[in-house]
Amino acid sequence: MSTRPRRRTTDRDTLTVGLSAVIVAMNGDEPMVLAIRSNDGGPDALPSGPLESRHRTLDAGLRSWVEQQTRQTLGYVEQLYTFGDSNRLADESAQTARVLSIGYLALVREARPESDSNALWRDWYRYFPWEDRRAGKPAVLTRIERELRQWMAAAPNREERRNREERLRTSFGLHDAPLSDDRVLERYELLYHVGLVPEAHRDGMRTWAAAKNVLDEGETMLADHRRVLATAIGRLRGKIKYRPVVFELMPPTFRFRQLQRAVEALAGLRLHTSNFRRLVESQGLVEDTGEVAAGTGGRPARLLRFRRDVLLERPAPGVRLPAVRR
Amino acid sequence: MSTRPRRRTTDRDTLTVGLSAVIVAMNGDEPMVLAIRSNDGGPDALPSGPLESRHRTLDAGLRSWVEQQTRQTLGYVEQLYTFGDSNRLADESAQTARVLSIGYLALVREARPESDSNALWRDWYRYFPWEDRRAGKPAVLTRIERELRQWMAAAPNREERRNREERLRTSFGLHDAPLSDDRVLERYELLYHVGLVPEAHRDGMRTWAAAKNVLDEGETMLADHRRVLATAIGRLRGKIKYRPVVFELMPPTFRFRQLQRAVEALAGLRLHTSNFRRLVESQGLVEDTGEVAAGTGGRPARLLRFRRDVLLERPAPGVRLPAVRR
DNA sequence: CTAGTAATACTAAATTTGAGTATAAGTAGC
DNA sequence: GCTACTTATACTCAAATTTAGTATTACTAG
Repeated sequence: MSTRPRRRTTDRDTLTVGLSAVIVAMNGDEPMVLAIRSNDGGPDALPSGPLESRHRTLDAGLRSWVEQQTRQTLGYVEQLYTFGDSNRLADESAQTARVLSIGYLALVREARPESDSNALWRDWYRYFPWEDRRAGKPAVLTRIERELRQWMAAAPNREERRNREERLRTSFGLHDAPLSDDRVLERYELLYHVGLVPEAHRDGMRTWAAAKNVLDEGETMLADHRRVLATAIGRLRGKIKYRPVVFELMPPTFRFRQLQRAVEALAGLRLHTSNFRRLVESQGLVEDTGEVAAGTGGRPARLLRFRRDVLLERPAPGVRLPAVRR
Repeated sequence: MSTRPRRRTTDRDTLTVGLSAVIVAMNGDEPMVLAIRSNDGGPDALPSGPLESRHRTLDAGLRSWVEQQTRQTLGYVEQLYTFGDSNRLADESAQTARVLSIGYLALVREARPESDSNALWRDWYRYFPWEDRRAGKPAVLTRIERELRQWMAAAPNREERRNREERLRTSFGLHDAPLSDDRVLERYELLYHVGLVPEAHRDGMRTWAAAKNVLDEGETMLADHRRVLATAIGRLRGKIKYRPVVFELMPPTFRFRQLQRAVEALAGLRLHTSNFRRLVESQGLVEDTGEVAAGTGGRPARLLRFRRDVLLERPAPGVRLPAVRR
């Protein structure tokens, strides 16, 4: 699909495998991701490092790099995807060409105070402002839609125009198609393809949009890290719909509203309070601790706790085929 | 989690990446997978080969190996998972230790006649007989449940017993928990862990079940190929519920019943005919070709065709959060 | 005391799902 | 040509779930 001229790997290349982690935590109502600040004012990076022979498993390698770079210990970890034909640039100076990059998603309960390292917690919408629709349609999304509509109109022929239109419909929900919250990667890849994000130009892509017309919102990241982050956000958004993963991000006890706000923050949209409440209650996901939280600026709320056993017991509510029962 | 003693990789090792493909097609009402027959009477393998520097992308590498080994050209291809801490044995004779294995799922429309190669189409339930519940509960599943219940009872303490019980509930749906059709990998991994499949003993695991007590149904495969196949079946079963992937397996035109049978075959269970019909029709997945199929042993059926555009237009019907609409 | 916010309870309509019956239109055997 | 069987398809109806609200309670801030 890519129009970028690619470098041929030669037989002298040594195969290197990079491991990178998207580490997510909640900070109040904001979803945070752990980033590594560049020393020389360059873009942020994800915690990452090469797989080495001392690493017994991929998992272990990832955890080791993350702990070294961020002093953060990981709990829940999930593999996302292995990028092999990615937009990574081979490092000219090194004798190895990086070929594979395995992305991971990790969820941690608390945004630990930042250490003296270069690691710091960042609101993930800093990198993807168009993904936050909680306060209505963000301005940058309007700009994106205008640009993409022009890109569509600029199609050289009927067939290509139709293709572009379909792509707009599915990724950004144009032409009154529904917008799916978990198609984060699709949206990012379209922006890359069209040339609206700086990475496309950095990677030497020939794109429809000129470099000077890239979006001025949405911070870029090193290498393909923003792509990995997009994969992670999409995966997490998809997953909260059928597995109780949010609880990996919540403190031991929490208020109902807090849980709702967390889900809203991750999904990037507002939920209907009573319906969300019913959903959670009917699934038996939480139980009452008996305690009450006061001082939250309103009627005191019961403190809830996640029912641990449900993690295992629940299959996959929500998705269905009309099976026959006997 | 694994109790198997693992070999330490040393610095002399060269990192090798294996690509393996689960290639699925329908043959009548049976889901088939393309396997490579061993020359010396050993277990079947999946088409696979190492990633080489001549391969521009992972995808290209996979396609190249598959075409070489099976003369099958691939259409729809999807990455499954990268196994790095798997149960693979390093090849003693070679100087490289295989470390990574990337599994893929491919769907093809027709089960091509087998060439003169060693590739042949096999009913996937040959390797997973306990996954086919279309004709009711298979006998082997009863055997499995009996064994697993004993394994649970043999837990050394209360805590471990509880753990084992939870694992049984979620994977095999024991104790009137619902059985989820797409937890194929979980089930296989439990059987491996307990020692009911020969691979566990081949890999030198210390297991609860003795080698002589392995299941006599369900054919084994080379290396971790049965594990990759389990991942593929599970992924496909999960995916047909929210994306119209079945159509990648159907001929250009088909009867309704044929579509239902295909989904049933993949999901391994029977569906309620009129409800399935309503589901498909309400989603606008198919359209009438105007033609009629006769000679099917009953009332002639209309021939249907998949509505191509729906592949793109449809987001993810079925899964939901109670969002507010504006 | 008042306004504002949060928590929580409750409701009615619309939609979807589960389960089943009825009927139509062919083939195969005799 | 009749009968039994198979497949296709239409239709029904109750139960369950979802959507979109309103109403009430109980605190905080000023």
